[in-house]
Amino acid sequence: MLLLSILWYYIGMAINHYHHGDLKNALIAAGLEILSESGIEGLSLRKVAKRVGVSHTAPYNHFADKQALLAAISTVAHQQLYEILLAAFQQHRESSPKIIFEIAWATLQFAMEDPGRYKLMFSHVLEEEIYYPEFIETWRKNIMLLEEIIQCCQEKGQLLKGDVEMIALKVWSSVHGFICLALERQLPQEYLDKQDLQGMLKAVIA
Amino acid sequence: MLLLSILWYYIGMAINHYHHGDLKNALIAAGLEILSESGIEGLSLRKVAKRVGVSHTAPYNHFADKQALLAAISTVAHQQLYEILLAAFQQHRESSPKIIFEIAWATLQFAMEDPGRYKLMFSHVLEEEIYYPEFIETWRKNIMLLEEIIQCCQEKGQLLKGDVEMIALKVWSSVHGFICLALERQLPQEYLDKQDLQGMLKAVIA
DNA sequence: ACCTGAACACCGTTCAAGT
DNA sequence: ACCTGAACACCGTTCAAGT
Repeated sequence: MLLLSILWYYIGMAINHYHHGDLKNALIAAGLEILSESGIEGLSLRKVAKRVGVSHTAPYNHFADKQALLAAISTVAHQQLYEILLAAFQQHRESSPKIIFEIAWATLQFAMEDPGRYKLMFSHVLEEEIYYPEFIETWRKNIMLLEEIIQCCQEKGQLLKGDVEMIALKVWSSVHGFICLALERQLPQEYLDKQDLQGMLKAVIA
Repeated sequence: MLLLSILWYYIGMAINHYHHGDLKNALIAAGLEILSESGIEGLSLRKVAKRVGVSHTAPYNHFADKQALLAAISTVAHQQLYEILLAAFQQHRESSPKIIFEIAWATLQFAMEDPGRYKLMFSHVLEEEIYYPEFIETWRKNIMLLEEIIQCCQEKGQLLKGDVEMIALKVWSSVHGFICLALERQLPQEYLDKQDLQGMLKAVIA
């Protein structure tokens, strides 16, 4: 019966096109689109399936549940951030006197450009990230890059010496905390009157 | 007919008790309970109503929609944080050599004690906080207290002089960012091996 | 192997009706 | 004024059935 099933599968593939070429990645891409358009609240499994043009139960062939899809979307988003950070680093590592600021600024722009994406990445809708090794791996890649950047800054004398990991934690906490506040529009108006975002970010990571 | 309605109301009040004494606050309290038990995902309007023992449409007499209830719950949570911060400040303002650390530590404990509550307060499920003046007011009270604390630290020489609001922003970003990471368990394991939470917090606000 | 459709238990919200 | 119950459109998830 297994053999028969496989047979049916290939016949299906050959005759009609109801089998999607790469449904898994199509779902992830559609998820990112919806996330960008309607935010994290508007991201439902059924909408994602509908956008791809597939029944609302089809995703369960590729993802155990909604969490698993969110984890996959989040992983891709982390990869996108990695590329942006790397590009910013390569662009400024020689010229800029404040590499860390450039990195922070690039991250802030990445967040503002698509708040839903950023929130998904860090708001941990994922309750048990431990079950998503790819997510963890990509996340760690970003941490490692940050540590590399910090080490570079230390060598250039742009940052104090000291335990790289603790400094990474410190920088990351500040930048992430500030982005959260900016994203949720929780910066008091008086602050906004005084400084623009760029000025505030500078103050935060000073 | 309005008069008749009011008459009915008071007769209803007198005869039976299906009118809740203070449904509005009962809903807020129940919301905080559910939030604490099942997190922000588990907090539904229908569950809150059920816990209070009222029909699932009853909340609409006191709150325009779910957002409005969340705003009210969030406001109460901010008041709770205010009291904790104030208590910590009063306890340590004379004795401690690191007042800011004590405040940050108290906040971290407040967050860990009830992650759902903290997330609701800052994750801005509220899209348009501008429409909830009570929320804004309570939130501002906390900012003002933080600024007062910072000023006190400056006078004691525990903190550098400078624009109080910008320093408040900086401190708050660091602490909030660190709490987010801790809450979402996004601190790399290597970091946790090296330091405990208290040590990391110290490093972050150093 | 991969997809569908019916079904279930849950949501937020509206609205006419009751007291 | 305040509350209820039916109704609607939306969820996530399961499962037997199709190809």
